[in-house]
Amino acid sequence: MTLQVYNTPYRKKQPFTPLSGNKVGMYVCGVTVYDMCHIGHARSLIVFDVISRFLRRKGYNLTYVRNFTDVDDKIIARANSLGKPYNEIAERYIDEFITDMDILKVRPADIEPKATEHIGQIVEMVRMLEDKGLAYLADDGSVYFRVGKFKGYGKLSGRRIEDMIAGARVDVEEAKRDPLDFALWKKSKEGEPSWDSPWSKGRPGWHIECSAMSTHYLGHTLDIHGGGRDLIFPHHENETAQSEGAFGADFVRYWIHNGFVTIGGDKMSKSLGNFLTIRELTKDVHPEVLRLLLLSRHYRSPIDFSKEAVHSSQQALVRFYEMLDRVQKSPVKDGEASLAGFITAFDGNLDEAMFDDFNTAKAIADLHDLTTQVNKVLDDNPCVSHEDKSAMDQTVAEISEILGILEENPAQLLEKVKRTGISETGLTQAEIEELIEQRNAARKARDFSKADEIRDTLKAKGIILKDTPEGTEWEKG
RNA sequence: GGCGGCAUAGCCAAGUGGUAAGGCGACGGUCUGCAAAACCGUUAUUCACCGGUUCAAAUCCGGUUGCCGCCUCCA
Repeated sequence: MTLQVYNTPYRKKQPFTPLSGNKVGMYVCGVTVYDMCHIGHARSLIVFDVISRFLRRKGYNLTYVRNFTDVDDKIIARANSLGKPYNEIAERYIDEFITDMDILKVRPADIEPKATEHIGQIVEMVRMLEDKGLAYLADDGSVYFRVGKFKGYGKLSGRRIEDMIAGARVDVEEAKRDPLDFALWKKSKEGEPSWDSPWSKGRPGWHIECSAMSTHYLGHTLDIHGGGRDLIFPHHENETAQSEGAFGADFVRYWIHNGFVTIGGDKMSKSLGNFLTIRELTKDVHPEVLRLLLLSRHYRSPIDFSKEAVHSSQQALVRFYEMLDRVQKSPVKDGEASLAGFITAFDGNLDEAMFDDFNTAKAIADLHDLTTQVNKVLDDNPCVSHEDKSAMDQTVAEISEILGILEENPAQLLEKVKRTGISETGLTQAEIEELIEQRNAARKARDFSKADEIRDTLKAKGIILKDTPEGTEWEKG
């Protein structure tokens, strides 16, 4: 099977072949650390987490680089408004980011470079651009990239320079020779963080850090460069211009861009104020529910985030874990395998889906199929063979390894998830259990109307009962 | 204004030439004291609309409408 990857500039899937052997260099634009991350960030992080996990699993020798933008206008603005040094803000939100990634089970990248630790490489790159006539020092002390001089500007985003000029929504800074030019090096104002350079005391422009750091760690040509769709223009277009302008080599072989998380159809963003932070959401939503939700749609499609969507993903996750719980609790006995065949078929489907442009949505649908098959077999005969059990263990390990879900102990997770939101019922766990005991006493006495009354009372508060041979179980619906 | 993307059942959603995956919901059934869960069955002759190409189109081409994104910071 060949891995097919949708490549943004070509607008189609292409077979994936790394530049050299099985070595893959992947750079993904990380976050600007000036505030807490929201669900939209989570999606990008999780999508590329899964991509990196899958590539490794399939034997690619991956080097994954994801940066921190730790100096920029927003960080400075934030620092000023709080009266703190900019680096204190950056450090704090890097810590918060790491905590969020732990919560979401997003693995660290191999290299997580910070812009401020690569000023040397950045200055060097700007100097190369200047030498080649692609950059100029303007009257305001800043250095700009000369867009008109770079052939091929617009090839990633599919824009033409003439169209952009006609669009006329490009801001006009006096010092620029052309409205499309963008800053490589920004002269700092009094009191702003700054570094020495041949041009002025200043700091890197927005785009140059990614060019400098990605090529520094991965070479002049990256196999994969990723990020959110919104970065295609101007950020990635500008990165391409800088990198190819400076080094004269193709910058990126495969561009991968993830779709947005929307709320009520609108993009989730800081400026619209319609965002939900990872920290806030995961207070009462299990991280695997969020991972499942975000992976249930193809990574390039938008996902509309809503309470209902979260609820539906939680139900799906519970369904999977209930199936696993059944398998774990089923007595093991010698004999023919009844599940292994379905499990093997699933393994093939999982691979096939992932090889087809990381189609996690398809993979999860296949997992639903497997769940139905397993439940069906166990309904007929609640026993499993050694072979069944080890096949299931291996497959669950594979799913966890690639998708980062189904990593928990089923019984424990079900217990935890089923009780989330209990505070909404106005009852304590002890009160609920007391009512259940009363109901069971009534049932024993065959006073079913009283038993049903208790069950209805609980149901009205959102507690659903389930009578099993091992006793009565309950969950917050 | 320019560029790009999307439109599949009540809802969510996969599917880039071969005759519509999956989930939720709803309804009927098995099971159950009754429920719940699980399982079985039903729920799109049809993929926004109009043309075209083809033996064959949700899938390709042209047009129309609607929604979203980018062009300013953005995952």
